[in-house]
Amino acid sequence: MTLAAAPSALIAWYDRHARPLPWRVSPEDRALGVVPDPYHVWLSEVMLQQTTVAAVKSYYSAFVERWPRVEDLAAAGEEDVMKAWAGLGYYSRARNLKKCAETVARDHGGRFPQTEEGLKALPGIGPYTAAAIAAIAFDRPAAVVDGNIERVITRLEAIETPLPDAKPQIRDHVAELMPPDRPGDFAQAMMDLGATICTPRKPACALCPWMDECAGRRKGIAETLPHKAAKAQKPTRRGMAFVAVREDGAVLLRRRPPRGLLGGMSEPPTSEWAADAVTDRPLDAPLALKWRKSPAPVRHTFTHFHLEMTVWRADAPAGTPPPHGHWWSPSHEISGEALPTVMKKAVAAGLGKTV
DNA sequence: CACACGTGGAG
DNA sequence: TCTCCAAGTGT
Repeated sequence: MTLAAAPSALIAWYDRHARPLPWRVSPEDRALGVVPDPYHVWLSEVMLQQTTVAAVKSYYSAFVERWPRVEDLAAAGEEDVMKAWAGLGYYSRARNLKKCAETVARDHGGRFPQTEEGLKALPGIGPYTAAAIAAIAFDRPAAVVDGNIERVITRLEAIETPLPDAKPQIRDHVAELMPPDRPGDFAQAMMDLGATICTPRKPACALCPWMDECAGRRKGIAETLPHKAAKAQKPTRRGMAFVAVREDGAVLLRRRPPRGLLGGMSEPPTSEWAADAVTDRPLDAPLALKWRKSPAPVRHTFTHFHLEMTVWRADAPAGTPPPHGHWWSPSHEISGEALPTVMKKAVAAGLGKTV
Protein backbone atom coordinates (compact mmCIF):
# COMPACT_ATOMS: atom_id res chain seq x y z
CA MET A 1 0.00 0.00 0.00
CA THR A 2 1.23 3.46 -0.89
CA LEU A 3 0.86 6.61 1.18
CA ALA A 4 -1.80 7.74 -1.30
CA ALA A 5 -3.98 4.83 -0.20
CA ALA A 6 -3.45 5.56 3.49
CA PRO A 7 -6.57 7.68 4.07
CA SER A 8 -8.96 5.01 2.85
CA ALA A 9 -7.18 2.38 4.96
CA LEU A 10 -7.64 4.55 8.01
CA ILE A 11 -11.31 5.20 7.24
CA ALA A 12 -11.87 1.47 6.79
CA TRP A 13 -10.24 0.87 10.17
CA TYR A 14 -12.43 3.54 11.74
CA ASP A 15 -15.59 2.02 10.25
CA ARG A 16 -14.79 -1.15 12.19
CA HIS A 17 -13.19 0.24 15.35
CA ALA A 18 -14.71 3.65 16.05
CA ARG A 19 -15.16 4.04 19.79
CA PRO A 20 -18.76 4.58 20.83
CA LEU A 21 -18.78 7.95 22.58
CA PRO A 22 -21.80 9.83 23.94
CA TRP A 23 -21.24 12.82 21.62
CA ARG A 24 -20.29 10.81 18.54
CA VAL A 25 -22.44 9.80 15.56
CA SER A 26 -21.18 6.31 14.71
CA PRO A 27 -20.00 5.57 11.14
CA GLU A 28 -23.02 3.27 10.77
CA ASP A 29 -25.48 5.99 11.72
CA ARG A 30 -23.54 8.46 9.63
CA ALA A 31 -24.03 6.18 6.60
CA LEU A 32 -27.77 6.11 7.37
CA GLY A 33 -27.88 9.88 7.12
CA VAL A 34 -27.76 10.81 10.81
CA VAL A 35 -26.05 14.18 11.18
CA PRO A 36 -24.23 15.40 14.29
CA ASP A 37 -25.74 18.16 16.42
CA PRO A 38 -23.26 21.09 16.25
CA TYR A 39 -24.11 21.97 19.85
CA HIS A 40 -23.07 18.50 20.99
CA VAL A 41 -19.90 18.60 18.91
CA TRP A 42 -18.93 22.01 20.27
CA LEU A 43 -19.72 21.13 23.90
CA SER A 44 -17.73 17.90 23.75
CA GLU A 45 -14.78 19.50 21.98
CA VAL A 46 -14.48 22.26 24.56
CA MET A 47 -14.71 19.76 27.41
CA LEU A 48 -12.09 17.57 25.74
CA GLN A 49 -9.51 20.35 25.51
CA GLN A 50 -6.53 18.94 27.47
CA THR A 51 -8.93 16.59 29.23
CA THR A 52 -9.39 12.85 29.01
CA VAL A 53 -12.45 11.16 27.52
CA ALA A 54 -13.04 9.34 30.82
CA ALA A 55 -13.16 12.60 32.77
CA VAL A 56 -15.48 14.29 30.27
CA LYS A 57 -18.22 11.67 29.90
CA SER A 58 -20.28 12.35 33.02
CA TYR A 59 -19.94 16.14 32.70
CA TYR A 60 -21.03 16.01 29.07
CA SER A 61 -24.14 13.97 29.89
CA ALA A 62 -25.05 16.25 32.78
CA PHE A 63 -24.73 19.38 30.63
CA VAL A 64 -26.77 17.99 27.73
CA GLU A 65 -29.50 16.78 30.04
CA ARG A 66 -29.71 20.06 31.91
CA TRP A 67 -29.18 22.38 28.93
CA PRO A 68 -30.39 20.46 25.83
CA ARG A 69 -29.89 23.33 23.38
CA VAL A 70 -27.38 26.14 23.04
CA GLU A 71 -30.17 28.63 23.85
CA ASP A 72 -30.71 26.86 27.17
CA LEU A 73 -27.05 27.22 28.06
CA ALA A 74 -27.13 30.86 26.95
CA ALA A 75 -30.03 31.48 29.33
CA ALA A 76 -28.44 29.59 32.22
CA GLY A 77 -27.05 31.34 35.28
CA GLU A 78 -23.29 31.77 35.13
CA GLU A 79 -23.02 30.43 38.67
CA ASP A 80 -24.95 27.27 37.74
CA VAL A 81 -22.57 26.65 34.84
CA MET A 82 -19.53 27.05 37.09
CA LYS A 83 -21.07 24.64 39.61
CA ALA A 84 -21.70 22.10 36.86
CA TRP A 85 -18.12 22.49 35.59
CA ALA A 86 -16.52 22.22 39.05
CA GLY A 87 -13.89 19.48 39.09
CA LEU A 88 -13.25 19.44 35.36
CA GLY A 89 -10.47 22.02 35.50
CA TYR A 90 -9.34 24.90 33.26
CA TYR A 91 -12.23 27.04 34.42
CA SER A 92 -11.79 29.74 31.79
CA ARG A 93 -13.33 27.14 29.49
CA ALA A 94 -16.59 27.29 31.46
CA ARG A 95 -16.64 31.08 31.42
CA ASN A 96 -15.97 31.12 27.67
CA LEU A 97 -18.49 28.33 27.10
CA LYS A 98 -21.22 30.50 28.56
CA LYS A 99 -20.08 33.55 26.57
CA CYS A 100 -19.95 31.51 23.39
CA ALA A 101 -23.45 30.14 23.93
CA GLU A 102 -24.75 33.66 24.48
CA THR A 103 -23.09 34.89 21.29
CA VAL A 104 -24.40 32.01 19.20
CA ALA A 105 -27.92 32.42 20.59
CA ARG A 106 -27.97 36.20 20.30
CA ASP A 107 -25.94 36.93 17.15
CA HIS A 108 -26.33 33.75 15.12
CA GLY A 109 -29.92 32.73 15.74
CA GLY A 110 -28.82 29.73 17.77
CA ARG A 111 -26.85 28.21 14.90
CA PHE A 112 -23.08 27.78 14.99
CA PRO A 113 -21.03 29.27 12.15
CA GLN A 114 -19.96 26.55 9.69
CA THR A 115 -16.58 27.95 8.67
CA GLU A 116 -13.33 27.69 10.60
CA GLU A 117 -12.97 31.45 10.48
CA GLY A 118 -16.46 32.06 11.84
CA LEU A 119 -16.01 29.47 14.58
CA LYS A 120 -12.58 30.71 15.62
CA ALA A 121 -14.05 34.17 16.26
CA LEU A 122 -16.08 32.73 19.15
CA PRO A 123 -14.80 32.67 22.75
CA GLY A 124 -13.02 29.46 23.73
CA ILE A 125 -12.70 28.25 20.15
CA GLY A 126 -9.12 28.21 18.87
CA PRO A 127 -7.53 26.67 15.77
CA TYR A 128 -8.05 23.08 16.85
CA THR A 129 -11.66 23.37 18.00
CA ALA A 130 -12.67 25.48 15.00
CA ALA A 131 -11.29 22.86 12.63
CA ALA A 132 -12.80 19.99 14.61
CA ILE A 133 -16.31 21.49 14.62
CA ALA A 134 -16.10 22.47 10.95
CA ALA A 135 -15.04 18.95 9.98
CA ILE A 136 -17.13 16.85 12.37
CA ALA A 137 -20.34 18.88 12.53
CA PHE A 138 -20.37 20.38 9.03
CA ASP A 139 -18.23 18.07 6.88
CA ARG A 140 -15.94 20.92 5.93
CA PRO A 141 -12.47 19.95 4.67
CA ALA A 142 -10.64 21.38 7.69
CA ALA A 143 -7.22 20.15 8.75
CA VAL A 144 -7.73 19.06 12.35
CA VAL A 145 -4.54 18.88 14.41
CA ASP A 146 -4.57 17.91 18.07
CA GLY A 147 -2.05 16.16 20.30
CA ASN A 148 -3.04 12.72 19.01
CA ILE A 149 -2.68 13.77 15.41
CA GLU A 150 0.68 15.41 16.07
CA ARG A 151 1.89 12.11 17.43
CA VAL A 152 0.45 10.04 14.59
CA ILE A 153 1.83 12.29 11.87
CA THR A 154 5.30 12.80 13.36
CA ARG A 155 5.60 9.02 13.53
CA LEU A 156 4.08 8.31 10.13
CA GLU A 157 6.47 10.82 8.52
CA ALA A 158 9.37 10.36 10.99
CA ILE A 159 9.42 14.07 11.75
CA GLU A 160 12.20 14.73 14.24
CA THR A 161 11.71 18.48 14.43
CA PRO A 162 10.57 19.15 17.98
CA LEU A 163 7.14 20.58 18.78
CA PRO A 164 5.85 23.23 18.44
CA ASP A 165 8.21 24.03 15.50
CA ALA A 166 6.89 21.01 13.61
CA LYS A 167 3.27 22.17 13.69
CA PRO A 168 3.10 23.80 10.23
CA GLN A 169 4.70 20.71 8.68
CA ILE A 170 2.23 18.44 10.48
CA ARG A 171 -0.68 20.54 9.35
CA ASP A 172 0.46 20.29 5.73
CA HIS A 173 0.63 16.50 5.94
CA VAL A 174 -2.87 16.33 7.46
CA ALA A 175 -4.28 18.56 4.73
CA GLU A 176 -2.68 16.36 2.10
CA LEU A 177 -3.95 13.10 3.59
CA MET A 178 -7.50 14.27 4.26
CA PRO A 179 -10.11 12.59 2.06
CA PRO A 180 -12.47 15.32 0.81
CA ASP A 181 -15.58 13.14 1.18
CA ARG A 182 -15.28 12.34 4.91
CA PRO A 183 -13.22 15.00 6.68
CA GLY A 184 -15.09 14.57 9.95
CA ASP A 185 -14.64 10.83 10.16
CA PHE A 186 -11.02 11.22 9.06
CA ALA A 187 -10.31 13.58 11.94
CA GLN A 188 -12.04 11.31 14.42
CA ALA A 189 -10.27 8.28 12.98
CA MET A 190 -6.87 9.95 13.43
CA MET A 191 -7.72 10.82 17.04
CA ASP A 192 -9.00 7.32 17.80
CA LEU A 193 -5.85 5.89 16.23
CA GLY A 194 -3.70 8.09 18.45
CA ALA A 195 -5.74 7.31 21.55
CA THR A 196 -5.90 3.53 21.14
CA ILE A 197 -3.09 2.31 18.82
CA CYS A 198 -0.49 5.01 18.28
CA THR A 199 -0.23 5.73 22.00
CA PRO A 200 2.52 7.81 23.65
CA ARG A 201 4.11 4.71 25.19
CA LYS A 202 4.16 1.17 23.83
CA PRO A 203 2.24 1.83 20.60
CA ALA A 204 0.40 -1.24 19.25
CA CYS A 205 2.00 -1.02 15.81
CA ALA A 206 0.97 -4.56 14.89
CA LEU A 207 -2.68 -3.46 14.96
CA CYS A 208 -2.13 -0.21 13.07
CA PRO A 209 -3.74 0.26 9.65
CA TRP A 210 -0.70 2.36 8.72
CA MET A 211 1.93 -0.09 9.94
CA ASP A 212 3.50 -0.60 6.54
CA GLU A 213 3.80 3.03 5.53
CA CYS A 214 4.97 4.34 8.90
CA ALA A 215 8.44 5.84 8.44
CA GLY A 216 8.91 6.15 12.18
CA ARG A 217 8.38 2.43 12.67
CA ARG A 218 10.61 1.59 9.72
CA LYS A 219 13.39 3.63 11.29
CA GLY A 220 12.73 2.20 14.75
CA ILE A 221 12.10 5.64 16.25
CA ALA A 222 8.30 5.71 16.37
CA GLU A 223 8.02 5.45 20.13
CA THR A 224 10.47 8.34 20.65
CA LEU A 225 8.27 10.71 18.64
CA PRO A 226 7.15 13.43 18.82
CA HIS A 227 10.14 15.29 20.19
CA LYS A 228 9.25 18.03 22.67
CA ALA A 229 11.16 20.64 24.65
CA ALA A 230 11.82 19.66 28.26
CA LYS A 231 9.42 21.10 30.80
CA ALA A 232 10.41 23.49 33.56
CA GLN A 233 10.42 22.22 37.11
CA LYS A 234 7.44 23.25 39.23
CA PRO A 235 8.08 25.55 42.21
CA THR A 236 6.20 25.06 45.50
CA ARG A 237 3.94 27.74 46.96
CA ARG A 238 2.47 27.72 50.44
CA GLY A 239 -0.62 29.25 51.91
CA MET A 240 -3.54 28.83 54.28
CA ALA A 241 -7.24 28.10 53.98
CA PHE A 242 -9.78 28.99 56.68
CA VAL A 243 -12.72 26.67 57.17
CA ALA A 244 -15.22 28.32 59.49
CA VAL A 245 -18.03 25.96 60.51
CA ARG A 246 -21.28 27.21 61.97
CA GLU A 247 -23.17 25.20 64.60
CA ASP A 248 -25.58 23.88 61.96
CA GLY A 249 -22.69 22.71 59.77
CA ALA A 250 -22.74 25.60 57.29
CA VAL A 251 -19.30 26.56 55.93
CA LEU A 252 -18.09 30.07 55.11
CA LEU A 253 -17.32 30.54 51.41
CA ARG A 254 -16.47 33.37 49.03
CA ARG A 255 -16.01 33.83 45.30
CA ARG A 256 -12.57 34.09 43.67
CA PRO A 257 -11.85 36.95 41.27
CA PRO A 258 -13.41 36.44 37.83
CA ARG A 259 -10.14 35.88 35.99
CA GLY A 260 -6.90 34.05 36.65
CA LEU A 261 -6.33 30.83 38.58
CA LEU A 262 -9.66 29.16 39.47
CA GLY A 263 -11.32 32.38 38.31
CA GLY A 264 -14.98 32.73 39.22
CA MET A 265 -14.95 29.61 41.38
CA SER A 266 -15.80 29.39 45.08
CA GLU A 267 -13.47 28.74 48.01
CA PRO A 268 -13.19 28.94 51.74
CA PRO A 269 -11.24 32.13 52.54
CA THR A 270 -7.53 31.68 51.77
CA SER A 271 -4.33 33.61 52.35
CA GLU A 272 -2.00 34.64 49.54
CA TRP A 273 0.15 31.81 48.24
CA ALA A 274 3.88 32.41 48.15
CA ALA A 275 7.13 30.48 48.29
CA ASP A 276 8.13 32.14 51.56
CA ALA A 277 4.69 32.20 53.23
CA VAL A 278 4.31 31.73 56.98
CA THR A 279 1.63 29.13 57.72
CA ASP A 280 2.08 28.33 61.42
CA ARG A 281 -0.20 31.14 62.62
CA PRO A 282 -3.72 31.95 61.36
CA LEU A 283 -2.82 35.32 59.84
CA ASP A 284 -5.56 37.27 58.06
CA ALA A 285 -8.33 34.91 59.16
CA PRO A 286 -11.76 36.07 57.96
CA LEU A 287 -13.34 36.00 61.41
CA ALA A 288 -11.98 36.50 64.93
CA LEU A 289 -12.43 32.96 66.18
CA LYS A 290 -10.39 30.26 67.89
CA TRP A 291 -8.58 28.69 64.91
CA ARG A 292 -7.10 25.20 65.11
CA LYS A 293 -4.65 23.82 62.60
CA SER A 294 -5.60 20.65 60.73
CA PRO A 295 -3.14 17.79 61.23
CA ALA A 296 -1.89 17.54 57.63
CA PRO A 297 -1.62 20.20 54.93
CA VAL A 298 -3.51 19.83 51.68
CA ARG A 299 -1.15 19.14 48.80
CA HIS A 300 -2.24 19.86 45.27
CA THR A 301 -0.39 20.24 41.99
CA PHE A 302 -1.48 22.75 39.39
CA THR A 303 -0.15 23.02 35.87
CA HIS A 304 2.82 25.14 36.85
CA PHE A 305 3.31 24.89 40.61
CA HIS A 306 2.81 22.71 43.67
CA LEU A 307 0.61 24.05 46.44
CA GLU A 308 0.96 23.17 50.11
CA MET A 309 -2.00 24.60 51.96
CA THR A 310 -2.32 24.60 55.75
CA VAL A 311 -5.99 24.31 56.71
CA TRP A 312 -7.28 26.16 59.80
CA ARG A 313 -10.67 25.30 61.24
CA ALA A 314 -12.87 27.21 63.69
CA ASP A 315 -16.38 26.82 65.09
CA ALA A 316 -18.60 29.85 64.58
CA PRO A 317 -21.60 30.63 66.81
CA ALA A 318 -25.06 30.57 65.22
CA GLY A 319 -25.93 33.99 63.91
CA THR A 320 -22.35 34.92 63.04
CA PRO A 321 -22.73 37.33 60.10
CA PRO A 322 -20.65 36.50 57.04
CA PRO A 323 -17.97 39.10 56.21
CA HIS A 324 -18.62 41.25 53.12
CA GLY A 325 -18.58 39.14 49.96
CA HIS A 326 -18.80 35.88 51.91
CA TRP A 327 -21.75 33.57 52.58
CA TRP A 328 -22.62 30.61 54.74
CA SER A 329 -23.10 27.54 52.57
CA PRO A 330 -25.52 25.10 54.26
CA SER A 331 -24.03 21.67 54.82
CA HIS A 332 -26.37 20.01 52.31
CA GLU A 333 -25.39 22.49 49.61
CA ILE A 334 -21.60 22.36 49.93
CA SER A 335 -21.17 19.43 47.54
CA GLY A 336 -23.07 21.41 44.89
CA GLU A 337 -20.99 24.59 45.24
CA ALA A 338 -18.59 25.71 42.52
CA LEU A 339 -15.64 24.36 44.47
CA PRO A 340 -12.61 23.35 42.41
CA THR A 341 -10.98 20.11 43.50
CA VAL A 342 -8.24 21.78 45.54
CA MET A 343 -10.88 23.68 47.52
CA LYS A 344 -12.99 20.57 48.04
CA LYS A 345 -9.86 19.07 49.56
CA ALA A 346 -9.42 22.08 51.83
CA VAL A 347 -13.04 22.00 53.05
CA ALA A 348 -12.80 18.25 53.58
CA ALA A 349 -9.63 18.68 55.62
CA GLY A 350 -11.30 21.38 57.71
CA LEU A 351 -14.39 19.28 58.35
CA GLY A 352 -12.38 16.11 58.86
CA LYS A 353 -14.42 14.31 56.23
CA THR A 354 -15.19 14.04 52.53
CA VAL A 355 -17.13 16.80 50.81
C1' DC B 1 6.37 33.59 21.50
C1' DA B 2 6.23 31.99 26.27
C1' DC B 3 3.61 31.33 29.85
C1' DA B 4 -0.76 30.80 32.63
C1' DC B 5 -4.26 27.74 33.14
C1' DG B 6 -6.68 21.88 36.52
C1' DT B 7 -7.25 17.39 37.13
C1' DG B 8 -6.80 12.38 37.55
C1' DG B 9 -4.89 8.20 35.63
C1' DA B 10 -0.98 5.47 34.01
C1' DG B 11 3.58 3.60 34.40
C1' DT C 1 6.60 9.50 44.88
C1' DC C 2 6.98 11.43 40.50
C1' DT C 3 6.73 12.44 35.68
C1' DC C 4 4.05 12.57 31.75
C1' DC C 5 0.20 13.77 29.62
C1' DA C 6 -5.26 14.27 27.52
C1' DA C 7 -9.60 16.21 21.51
C1' DG C 8 -5.80 23.71 23.57
C1' DT C 9 -6.92 28.66 24.32
C1' DG C 10 -5.97 33.33 25.75
C1' DT C 11 -2.82 36.89 26.52
